[in-house]
Amino acid sequence: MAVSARRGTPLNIDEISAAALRLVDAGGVEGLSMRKLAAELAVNPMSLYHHVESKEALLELVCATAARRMSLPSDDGRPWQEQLRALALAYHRHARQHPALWIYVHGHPRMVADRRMSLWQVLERILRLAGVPEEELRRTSDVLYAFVSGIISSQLRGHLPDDPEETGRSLNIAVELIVRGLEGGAAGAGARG
Amino acid sequence: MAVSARRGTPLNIDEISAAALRLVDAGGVEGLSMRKLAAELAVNPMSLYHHVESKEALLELVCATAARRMSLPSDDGRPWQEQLRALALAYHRHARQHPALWIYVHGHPRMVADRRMSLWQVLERILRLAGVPEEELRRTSDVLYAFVSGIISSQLRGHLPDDPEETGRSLNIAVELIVRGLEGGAAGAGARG
DNA sequence: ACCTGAACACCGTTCAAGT
DNA sequence: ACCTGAACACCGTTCAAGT
Repeated sequence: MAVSARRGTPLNIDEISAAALRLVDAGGVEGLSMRKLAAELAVNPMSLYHHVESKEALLELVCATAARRMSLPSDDGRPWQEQLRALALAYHRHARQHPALWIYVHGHPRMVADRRMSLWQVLERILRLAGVPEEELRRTSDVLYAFVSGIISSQLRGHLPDDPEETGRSLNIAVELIVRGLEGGAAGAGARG
Repeated sequence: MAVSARRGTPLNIDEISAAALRLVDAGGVEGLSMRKLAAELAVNPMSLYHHVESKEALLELVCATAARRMSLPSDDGRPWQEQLRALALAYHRHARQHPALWIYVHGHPRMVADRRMSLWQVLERILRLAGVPEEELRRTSDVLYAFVSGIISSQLRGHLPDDPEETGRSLNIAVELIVRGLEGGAAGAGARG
Protein backbone atom coordinates (compact mmCIF):
# COMPACT_ATOMS: atom_id res chain seq x y z
CA MET A 1 0.00 0.00 0.00
CA ALA A 2 1.21 3.46 -0.94
CA VAL A 3 -1.22 5.03 1.50
CA SER A 4 -0.14 6.61 4.77
CA ALA A 5 -0.08 4.40 7.80
CA ARG A 6 -1.90 7.09 9.75
CA ARG A 7 -4.70 7.81 7.26
CA GLY A 8 -7.18 5.79 5.28
CA THR A 9 -7.15 7.96 2.15
CA PRO A 10 -4.29 9.47 0.13
CA LEU A 11 -3.60 13.19 0.37
CA ASN A 12 -5.03 15.45 -2.28
CA ILE A 13 -4.35 19.03 -3.12
CA ASP A 14 -7.78 20.40 -2.23
CA GLU A 15 -7.56 18.93 1.23
CA ILE A 16 -4.08 20.41 1.67
CA SER A 17 -5.16 23.81 0.47
CA ALA A 18 -8.28 23.88 2.64
CA ALA A 19 -6.33 22.91 5.74
CA ALA A 20 -3.67 25.49 5.01
CA LEU A 21 -6.31 28.20 4.61
CA ARG A 22 -7.76 27.19 7.95
CA LEU A 23 -4.34 27.53 9.58
CA VAL A 24 -3.71 30.93 8.01
CA ASP A 25 -7.12 32.23 9.03
CA ALA A 26 -6.52 31.03 12.57
CA GLY A 27 -2.92 32.02 13.13
CA GLY A 28 -1.77 34.28 10.32
CA VAL A 29 0.69 33.41 7.59
CA GLU A 30 3.49 33.03 10.13
CA GLY A 31 1.23 30.53 11.90
CA LEU A 32 1.40 28.26 8.87
CA SER A 33 4.34 25.90 8.67
CA MET A 34 4.78 22.83 6.53
CA ARG A 35 5.28 20.84 9.68
CA LYS A 36 2.16 22.09 11.45
CA LEU A 37 0.13 21.59 8.31
CA ALA A 38 1.37 18.02 8.03
CA ALA A 39 0.43 17.40 11.65
CA GLU A 40 -3.03 18.83 10.97
CA LEU A 41 -3.39 16.34 8.12
CA ALA A 42 -1.90 13.48 10.14
CA VAL A 43 0.85 12.98 7.62
CA ASN A 44 4.61 13.16 7.46
CA PRO A 45 5.84 16.70 6.70
CA MET A 46 7.68 15.48 3.62
CA SER A 47 4.55 13.97 2.07
CA LEU A 48 3.35 17.48 1.31
CA TYR A 49 6.17 18.00 -1.13
CA HIS A 50 4.65 15.37 -3.35
CA HIS A 51 1.69 17.64 -3.98
CA VAL A 52 3.21 21.08 -3.67
CA GLU A 53 6.57 22.39 -4.80
CA SER A 54 7.34 24.71 -1.92
CA LYS A 55 5.76 26.73 0.84
CA GLU A 56 5.46 29.69 -1.49
CA ALA A 57 3.66 27.59 -4.09
CA LEU A 58 1.38 26.36 -1.33
CA LEU A 59 0.50 29.92 -0.40
CA GLU A 60 -0.32 30.74 -4.01
CA LEU A 61 -2.63 27.77 -4.00
CA VAL A 62 -4.26 28.96 -0.79
CA CYS A 63 -4.82 32.41 -2.28
CA ALA A 64 -6.46 30.91 -5.33
CA THR A 65 -8.69 28.77 -3.13
CA ALA A 66 -9.80 31.75 -1.09
CA ALA A 67 -10.39 33.83 -4.23
CA ARG A 68 -12.58 31.12 -5.71
CA ARG A 69 -14.75 31.19 -2.58
CA MET A 70 -15.38 34.93 -2.79
CA SER A 71 -18.98 35.64 -3.74
CA LEU A 72 -19.36 38.49 -6.22
CA PRO A 73 -22.57 40.32 -7.14
CA SER A 74 -23.86 39.62 -10.64
CA ASP A 75 -25.41 42.13 -13.01
CA ASP A 76 -28.86 42.79 -11.57
CA GLY A 77 -29.71 45.75 -13.79
CA ARG A 78 -29.24 48.35 -11.08
CA PRO A 79 -27.40 51.60 -11.93
CA TRP A 80 -23.62 51.29 -12.06
CA GLN A 81 -23.14 53.44 -8.97
CA GLU A 82 -25.04 50.96 -6.84
CA GLN A 83 -23.34 47.98 -8.43
CA LEU A 84 -19.96 49.55 -7.72
CA ARG A 85 -20.90 49.98 -4.06
CA ALA A 86 -22.10 46.39 -3.91
CA LEU A 87 -18.83 45.13 -5.37
CA ALA A 88 -16.77 47.16 -2.91
CA LEU A 89 -18.79 45.77 -0.03
CA ALA A 90 -18.47 42.19 -1.28
CA TYR A 91 -14.73 42.58 -1.57
CA HIS A 92 -14.56 44.06 1.88
CA ARG A 93 -16.51 41.14 3.28
CA HIS A 94 -14.09 38.73 1.65
CA ALA A 95 -11.09 40.58 3.09
CA ARG A 96 -12.60 40.36 6.55
CA GLN A 97 -13.10 36.63 6.20
CA HIS A 98 -9.41 36.10 5.46
CA PRO A 99 -7.60 39.15 6.85
CA ALA A 100 -4.16 37.58 7.27
CA LEU A 101 -4.17 36.12 3.79
CA TRP A 102 -5.47 39.35 2.31
CA ILE A 103 -2.65 41.34 3.86
CA TYR A 104 -0.14 38.72 2.74
CA VAL A 105 -1.32 38.96 -0.85
CA HIS A 106 -0.91 42.71 -0.83
CA GLY A 107 2.67 42.40 0.31
CA HIS A 108 3.63 39.85 -2.34
CA PRO A 109 3.82 40.90 -5.98
CA ARG A 110 3.07 37.75 -7.89
CA MET A 111 0.17 36.53 -5.77
CA VAL A 112 -2.95 35.81 -7.71
CA ALA A 113 -4.12 39.37 -8.24
CA ASP A 114 -3.95 38.52 -11.90
CA ARG A 115 -6.24 39.95 -14.47
CA ARG A 116 -8.26 36.83 -15.08
CA MET A 117 -9.73 36.84 -11.60
CA SER A 118 -13.47 37.28 -11.69
CA LEU A 119 -13.15 40.29 -9.41
CA TRP A 120 -11.49 42.22 -12.22
CA GLN A 121 -13.97 41.06 -14.78
CA VAL A 122 -16.89 42.24 -12.69
CA LEU A 123 -15.16 45.54 -12.05
CA GLU A 124 -14.52 46.14 -15.74
CA ARG A 125 -18.10 45.30 -16.61
CA ILE A 126 -19.34 47.92 -14.16
CA LEU A 127 -16.90 50.51 -15.45
CA ARG A 128 -18.07 49.90 -19.01
CA LEU A 129 -21.58 50.44 -17.73
CA ALA A 130 -20.34 53.75 -16.30
CA GLY A 131 -19.18 54.75 -19.75
CA VAL A 132 -15.44 54.51 -19.17
CA PRO A 133 -13.85 54.26 -22.64
CA GLU A 134 -12.16 50.98 -23.47
CA GLU A 135 -8.63 52.40 -23.56
CA GLU A 136 -9.03 53.88 -20.06
CA LEU A 137 -10.47 50.70 -18.57
CA ARG A 138 -7.17 49.32 -17.39
CA ARG A 139 -5.89 52.39 -15.59
CA THR A 140 -9.26 53.34 -14.15
CA SER A 141 -9.80 49.90 -12.64
CA ASP A 142 -6.25 49.87 -11.28
CA VAL A 143 -6.71 53.20 -9.55
CA LEU A 144 -10.11 52.24 -8.28
CA TYR A 145 -8.79 48.99 -6.89
CA ALA A 146 -5.93 50.86 -5.26
CA PHE A 147 -8.42 53.14 -3.51
CA VAL A 148 -10.70 50.45 -2.20
CA SER A 149 -7.84 48.17 -1.16
CA GLY A 150 -6.23 51.11 0.63
CA ILE A 151 -9.39 51.62 2.65
CA ILE A 152 -9.73 47.93 3.40
CA SER A 153 -6.09 47.68 4.36
CA SER A 154 -6.43 50.62 6.75
CA GLN A 155 -9.40 48.98 8.37
CA LEU A 156 -7.81 45.56 8.71
CA ARG A 157 -4.81 47.20 10.37
CA GLY A 158 -7.18 48.83 12.82
CA HIS A 159 -6.10 52.21 11.56
CA LEU A 160 -9.59 53.01 10.48
CA PRO A 161 -12.12 51.79 13.03
CA ASP A 162 -13.61 48.40 12.31
CA ASP A 163 -17.20 48.58 13.50
CA PRO A 164 -19.68 47.94 10.67
CA GLU A 165 -21.22 51.40 10.78
CA GLU A 166 -17.96 53.33 10.46
CA THR A 167 -16.73 50.84 7.88
CA GLY A 168 -19.74 51.47 5.71
CA ARG A 169 -19.21 55.21 6.03
CA SER A 170 -15.57 55.05 4.94
CA LEU A 171 -16.25 52.77 2.01
CA ASN A 172 -19.09 55.05 1.01
CA ILE A 173 -16.84 58.09 1.10
CA ALA A 174 -14.38 56.26 -1.11
CA VAL A 175 -16.92 55.03 -3.60
CA GLU A 176 -18.63 58.41 -3.61
CA LEU A 177 -15.38 60.15 -4.50
CA ILE A 178 -14.70 57.64 -7.24
CA VAL A 179 -18.22 57.88 -8.61
CA ARG A 180 -18.01 61.65 -8.65
CA GLY A 181 -14.61 61.46 -10.31
CA LEU A 182 -15.92 59.12 -12.99
CA GLU A 183 -18.96 61.28 -13.62
CA GLY A 184 -16.66 64.29 -13.95
CA GLY A 185 -14.20 62.44 -16.18
CA ALA A 186 -11.46 61.47 -13.73
CA ALA A 187 -9.26 60.03 -16.44
CA GLY A 188 -8.72 63.50 -17.79
CA ALA A 189 -7.36 64.66 -14.45
CA GLY A 190 -4.19 62.63 -14.88
CA ALA A 191 -3.27 64.29 -18.14
CA ARG A 192 -3.49 67.72 -16.55
CA GLY A 193 -0.71 67.19 -13.98
CA MET B 1 37.47 45.19 28.74
CA ALA B 2 33.76 44.89 28.09
CA VAL B 3 34.27 45.70 24.42
CA SER B 4 34.01 43.13 21.66
CA ALA B 5 37.18 41.35 20.70
CA ARG B 6 36.34 41.95 17.05
CA ARG B 7 35.56 45.67 17.24
CA GLY B 8 37.15 48.74 18.71
CA THR B 9 33.93 50.45 19.81
CA PRO B 10 30.89 49.18 21.71
CA LEU B 11 27.64 48.62 19.85
CA ASN B 12 25.04 51.34 19.92
CA ILE B 13 21.43 51.36 18.92
CA ASP B 14 21.74 53.81 16.03
CA GLU B 15 24.42 51.73 14.40
CA ILE B 16 22.26 48.62 14.82
CA SER B 17 19.21 50.32 13.40
CA ALA B 18 21.09 51.78 10.43
CA ALA B 19 22.66 48.43 9.54
CA ALA B 20 19.30 46.68 9.86
CA LEU B 21 17.68 49.23 7.55
CA ARG B 22 20.45 48.62 5.03
CA LEU B 23 19.79 44.87 5.17
CA VAL B 24 16.04 45.31 4.76
CA ASP B 25 16.46 47.69 1.83
CA ALA B 26 18.83 45.25 0.17
CA GLY B 27 17.10 41.94 0.81
CA GLY B 28 13.60 42.55 2.14
CA VAL B 29 12.38 41.92 5.66
CA GLU B 30 12.94 38.18 5.23
CA GLY B 31 16.52 39.04 4.31
CA LEU B 32 17.06 40.43 7.81
CA SER B 33 18.03 37.98 10.49
CA MET B 34 19.55 38.63 13.87
CA ARG B 35 22.44 36.46 12.88
CA LYS B 36 23.16 38.17 9.58
CA LEU B 37 22.84 41.55 11.21
CA ALA B 38 25.34 40.51 13.87
CA ALA B 39 27.74 39.33 11.18
CA GLU B 40 27.33 42.67 9.41
CA LEU B 41 28.30 44.40 12.64
CA ALA B 42 31.13 41.96 13.37
CA VAL B 43 29.57 40.98 16.66
CA ASN B 44 28.16 37.90 18.33
CA PRO B 45 24.44 37.42 17.51
CA MET B 46 23.58 37.47 21.18
CA SER B 47 25.14 40.87 21.74
CA LEU B 48 22.22 42.44 19.89
CA TYR B 49 19.84 41.38 22.62
CA HIS B 50 21.57 43.76 24.96
CA HIS B 51 20.31 46.68 22.91
CA VAL B 52 17.06 45.37 21.49
CA GLU B 53 14.41 43.20 23.08
CA SER B 54 13.48 41.08 20.07
CA LYS B 55 13.47 41.02 16.30
CA GLU B 56 10.05 42.62 16.29
CA ALA B 57 11.27 45.46 18.50
CA LEU B 58 14.24 45.86 16.17
CA LEU B 59 11.89 46.24 13.21
CA GLU B 60 9.90 48.89 15.02
CA LEU B 61 13.13 50.73 15.62
CA VAL B 62 14.04 50.43 11.95
CA CYS B 63 10.65 51.82 10.91
CA ALA B 64 11.10 54.78 13.22
CA THR B 65 14.57 55.40 11.81
CA ALA B 66 13.30 55.36 8.24
CA ALA B 67 10.36 57.61 9.14
CA ARG B 68 12.69 60.15 10.71
CA ARG B 69 14.66 60.31 7.46
CA MET B 70 11.63 61.10 5.33
CA SER B 71 11.76 64.67 4.07
CA LEU B 72 8.40 66.42 4.17
CA PRO B 73 7.46 69.69 2.44
CA SER B 74 6.91 72.63 4.77
CA ASP B 75 4.26 75.31 4.45
CA ASP B 76 5.41 77.48 1.55
CA GLY B 77 2.24 79.49 1.17
CA ARG B 78 1.09 77.73 -1.98
CA PRO B 79 -2.60 76.76 -2.31
CA TRP B 80 -3.59 73.65 -0.40
CA GLN B 81 -4.21 71.65 -3.56
CA GLU B 82 -0.58 72.01 -4.58
CA GLN B 83 0.69 71.31 -1.09
CA LEU B 84 -1.38 68.16 -0.98
CA ARG B 85 0.14 67.00 -4.25
CA ALA B 86 3.63 67.79 -2.96
CA LEU B 87 3.00 65.78 0.20
CA ALA B 88 1.72 62.79 -1.76
CA LEU B 89 4.79 62.90 -3.98
CA ALA B 90 7.15 63.17 -1.01
CA TYR B 91 5.53 60.19 0.64
CA HIS B 92 5.70 58.24 -2.57
CA ARG B 93 9.41 59.03 -2.89
CA HIS B 94 9.97 57.78 0.65
CA ALA B 95 8.10 54.56 -0.06
CA ARG B 96 10.26 53.94 -3.10
CA GLN B 97 13.41 54.42 -1.08
CA HIS B 98 12.38 51.68 1.35
CA PRO B 99 9.85 49.52 -0.51
CA ALA B 100 10.26 46.34 1.53
CA LEU B 101 9.97 48.16 4.82
CA TRP B 102 7.02 50.17 3.59
CA ILE B 103 5.12 47.04 2.64
CA TYR B 104 6.05 45.42 5.94
CA VAL B 105 4.66 48.36 7.91
CA HIS B 106 1.38 48.16 6.05
CA GLY B 107 1.00 44.51 6.94
CA HIS B 108 1.68 45.03 10.64
CA PRO B 109 -0.85 46.85 12.79
CA ARG B 110 1.19 48.38 15.53
CA MET B 111 4.08 49.66 13.42
CA VAL B 112 4.80 53.31 13.83
CA ALA B 113 1.93 54.68 11.78
CA ASP B 114 0.98 56.47 14.96
CA ARG B 115 -0.65 59.84 15.04
CA ARG B 116 2.36 61.77 16.27
CA MET B 117 4.35 61.14 13.12
CA SER B 118 5.13 64.36 11.33
CA LEU B 119 3.48 62.99 8.19
CA TRP B 120 0.12 63.15 9.92
CA GLN B 121 0.76 66.59 11.30
CA VAL B 122 1.61 67.98 7.89
CA LEU B 123 -1.44 66.29 6.39
CA GLU B 124 -3.76 67.74 9.00
CA ARG B 125 -2.30 71.20 8.53
CA ILE B 126 -3.04 71.03 4.80
CA LEU B 127 -6.56 69.77 5.38
CA ARG B 128 -7.23 72.64 7.79
CA LEU B 129 -6.03 74.94 5.05
CA ALA B 130 -8.56 73.24 2.77
CA GLY B 131 -11.28 74.16 5.23
CA VAL B 132 -12.02 70.69 6.55
CA PRO B 133 -13.86 71.20 9.87
CA GLU B 134 -12.00 70.10 12.99
CA GLU B 135 -14.35 67.22 13.80
CA GLU B 136 -13.92 65.74 10.31
CA LEU B 137 -10.13 66.03 10.32
CA ARG B 138 -9.48 62.58 11.66
CA ARG B 139 -11.67 60.64 9.27
CA THR B 140 -10.78 62.74 6.26
CA SER B 141 -7.06 62.28 6.77
CA ASP B 142 -7.55 58.55 7.36
CA VAL B 143 -9.45 58.12 4.11
CA LEU B 144 -7.00 60.27 2.25
CA TYR B 145 -4.08 58.29 3.58
CA ALA B 146 -5.84 55.06 2.63
CA PHE B 147 -6.19 56.31 -0.94
CA VAL B 148 -2.63 57.42 -1.41
CA SER B 149 -1.17 54.37 0.31
CA GLY B 150 -3.36 52.15 -1.85
CA ILE B 151 -1.91 53.74 -4.96
CA ILE B 152 1.63 53.48 -3.65
CA SER B 153 1.12 49.89 -2.62
CA SER B 154 -0.20 48.99 -6.07
CA GLN B 155 2.83 50.56 -7.65
CA LEU B 156 5.35 48.91 -5.36
CA ARG B 157 3.75 45.55 -6.12
CA GLY B 158 4.19 46.29 -9.80
CA HIS B 159 0.45 46.20 -10.24
CA LEU B 160 0.40 49.75 -11.41
CA PRO B 161 3.34 50.52 -13.72
CA ASP B 162 6.36 52.02 -12.01
CA ASP B 163 7.84 54.44 -14.50
CA PRO B 164 7.91 58.01 -13.14
CA GLU B 165 5.55 59.39 -15.76
CA GLU B 166 2.76 56.87 -15.23
CA THR B 167 3.31 57.11 -11.48
CA GLY B 168 2.78 60.83 -11.54
CA ARG B 169 -0.40 60.34 -13.55
CA SER B 170 -1.89 57.85 -11.10
CA LEU B 171 -1.04 59.94 -8.06
CA ASN B 172 -2.52 62.93 -9.81
CA ILE B 173 -5.74 61.09 -10.51
CA ALA B 174 -5.92 60.16 -6.85
CA VAL B 175 -5.20 63.62 -5.54
CA GLU B 176 -7.50 65.14 -8.10
CA LEU B 177 -10.38 62.95 -6.97
CA ILE B 178 -9.70 63.79 -3.37
CA VAL B 179 -9.39 67.49 -4.06
CA ARG B 180 -12.64 67.45 -5.99
CA GLY B 181 -14.26 65.48 -3.20
CA LEU B 182 -13.08 67.95 -0.58
CA GLU B 183 -14.23 70.90 -2.62
CA GLY B 184 -17.61 69.23 -3.03
CA GLY B 185 -17.84 68.32 0.67
CA ALA B 186 -16.79 64.67 0.63
CA ALA B 187 -17.46 64.22 4.33
CA GLY B 188 -21.17 64.56 3.68
CA ALA B 189 -21.08 61.66 1.27
CA GLY B 190 -20.59 59.17 4.10
CA ALA B 191 -23.74 60.18 5.88
CA ARG B 192 -25.81 59.62 2.75
CA GLY B 193 -25.07 55.89 2.39
C1' DA C 1 2.86 6.43 -7.34
C1' DC C 2 2.98 7.84 -2.93
C1' DC C 3 4.92 8.06 1.49
C1' DT C 4 8.73 8.21 5.06
C1' DG C 5 13.01 9.18 8.41
C1' DA C 6 17.27 11.09 8.87
C1' DA C 7 19.90 14.90 7.89
C1' DC C 8 21.32 19.81 6.48
C1' DA C 9 21.42 24.54 6.86
C1' DC C 10 19.20 27.83 8.66
C1' DC C 11 16.12 30.55 12.30
C1' DG C 12 14.94 33.46 17.19
C1' DT C 13 15.88 33.27 21.84
C1' DT C 14 17.41 31.63 26.82
C1' DC C 15 20.80 31.04 30.04
C1' DA C 16 24.92 30.71 32.54
C1' DA C 17 29.40 32.29 32.19
C1' DG C 18 33.03 35.40 31.05
C1' DT C 19 35.63 40.40 31.39
C1' DA D 1 27.94 47.11 31.81
C1' DC D 2 28.65 44.68 27.92
C1' DC D 3 29.78 40.68 25.48
C1' DT D 4 30.00 35.57 24.49
C1' DG D 5 29.28 30.20 23.41
C1' DA D 6 26.53 26.43 23.93
C1' DA D 7 22.06 24.87 23.75
C1' DC D 8 16.87 24.63 22.75
C1' DA D 9 13.03 24.49 19.98
C1' DC D 10 11.74 25.52 15.94
C1' DC D 11 11.99 26.29 10.51
C1' DG D 12 12.06 24.74 4.91
C1' DT D 13 13.96 21.47 2.06
C1' DT D 14 17.02 17.43 0.01
C1' DC D 15 17.85 12.83 -0.51
C1' DA D 16 17.93 8.01 -0.32
C1' DA D 17 15.02 4.47 1.01
C1' DG D 18 10.75 2.10 1.73
C1' DT D 19 5.92 -0.07 -0.11
